[in-house]
Amino acid sequence: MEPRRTRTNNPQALRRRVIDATAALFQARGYHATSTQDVMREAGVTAGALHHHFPTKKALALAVIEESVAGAVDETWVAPVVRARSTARGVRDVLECIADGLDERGRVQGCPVNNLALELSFGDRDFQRAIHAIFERWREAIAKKVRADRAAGRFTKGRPDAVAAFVVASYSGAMALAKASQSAEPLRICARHLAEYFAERSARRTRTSRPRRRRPLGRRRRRHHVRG
Amino acid sequence: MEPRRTRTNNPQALRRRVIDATAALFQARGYHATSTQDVMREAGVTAGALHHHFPTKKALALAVIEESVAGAVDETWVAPVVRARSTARGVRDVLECIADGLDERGRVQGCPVNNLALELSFGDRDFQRAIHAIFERWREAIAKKVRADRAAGRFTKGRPDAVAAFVVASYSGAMALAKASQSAEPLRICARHLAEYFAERSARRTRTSRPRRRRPLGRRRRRHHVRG
DNA sequence: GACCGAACAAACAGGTCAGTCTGTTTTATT
DNA sequence: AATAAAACAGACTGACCTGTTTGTTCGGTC
Repeated sequence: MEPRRTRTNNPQALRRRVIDATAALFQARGYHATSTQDVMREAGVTAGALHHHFPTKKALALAVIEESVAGAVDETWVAPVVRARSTARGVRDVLECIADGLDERGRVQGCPVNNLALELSFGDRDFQRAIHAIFERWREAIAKKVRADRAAGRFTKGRPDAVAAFVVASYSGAMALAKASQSAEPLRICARHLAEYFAERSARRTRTSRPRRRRPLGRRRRRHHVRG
Repeated sequence: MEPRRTRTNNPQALRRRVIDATAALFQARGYHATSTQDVMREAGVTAGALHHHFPTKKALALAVIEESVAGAVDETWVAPVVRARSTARGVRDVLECIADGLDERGRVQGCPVNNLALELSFGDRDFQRAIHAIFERWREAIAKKVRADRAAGRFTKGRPDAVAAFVVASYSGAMALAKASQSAEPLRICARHLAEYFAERSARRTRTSRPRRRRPLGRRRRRHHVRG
């Protein structure tokens, strides 16, 4: 067969394809269990092309962290919470949305940040820094939202910074349990408990303070749905 | 050099040595980043001996999970909580104890269960089951403690089962943040927030209800408090 | 339209991996 | 003491893994 005669260079597109493929593989198998050959196969790229864009596997991973994982967190977590009416509501909706997604797909791959965090943070400084930066931005975004709540008289207790960390931690851990049990249940439990946690902390001293009706919480189906 | 002429077989000891060495390596580098040769070197064992006791790396890992990791969880987490006066106090003490340990050592390797959970749960059913079992026992032990609290009139709200899951999740996630930031701070935050979480939930409507004096709870100035 | 660096192709290389194989030593049994 | 099985020793194997090398094609510039 003749070598394809119409080859059009498209560096950015190829680079993107590699990053996306790698992100998917990391998500499914992790860093160490993913070989560069897997990446090449999945992305449909040759070794030359791959190493032209990413000199080493580590460089590729760092690019994935900064250009894919970070974005994923922003899109699925940070942005929805920021847009929400309150931190409490935002967090609850995000968690339930994610839990619904897991139920739909019937499997739990876990949170990409956490997956890589636990696999790579201890061994390598560069990875640690890159991942830490994502957590920090995540945490700070939520803290900011908490401060906004507070400014609106909605939330009183605790340092926003610490509240945010607790929220992120609870979610991360719930996702770990979810992955281990291959079930969305831990996430739903976490959503409920965080909701009550926020309720306890906000139901006081706010003037509107309508007695927050507790939702039936019937786990299954019947969830309104957001976002397309 | 002559081949050591006094060799005494001690299967259990050797097996134990291998498991311990492997557990340490997994804890530091994870499953995939640890080679069987690393294990052999660390444990001072030959390939023949290693494969006599553990036919495959996977079998070794399963043994580590069931015979080392599970025990570690029991010792450092479950047992202290069970022994404690209450779930709240037990959880708080364990978290602070762990945080202190991290500060002393100046580095954070993370929780062995979580490390392996996130690395292995998705890819392999056997690993998933083994790790899930540990989480379940962990969760159940705490749930039992919560029920004991309740029987003693100390705790009212929420399903013990779910409360336990939330506690485990929050801790796990806090440890993930701690690992990513290489700092014990997230754990301390988690300890504090879980303590307040328990306080909120126990200060209410218990019939023996001696008005549970709230303990100082350390560091931060105490905000006004909950009705009660 | 000649030229040159960037973008790609693909064979290759040294090293490591998990696991095997053959053989020796120890230990329990009798 | 004879024997068999268990417990070990250590060389070896083929697959795989990351990264290199050498060469070819594209695309903008003069």
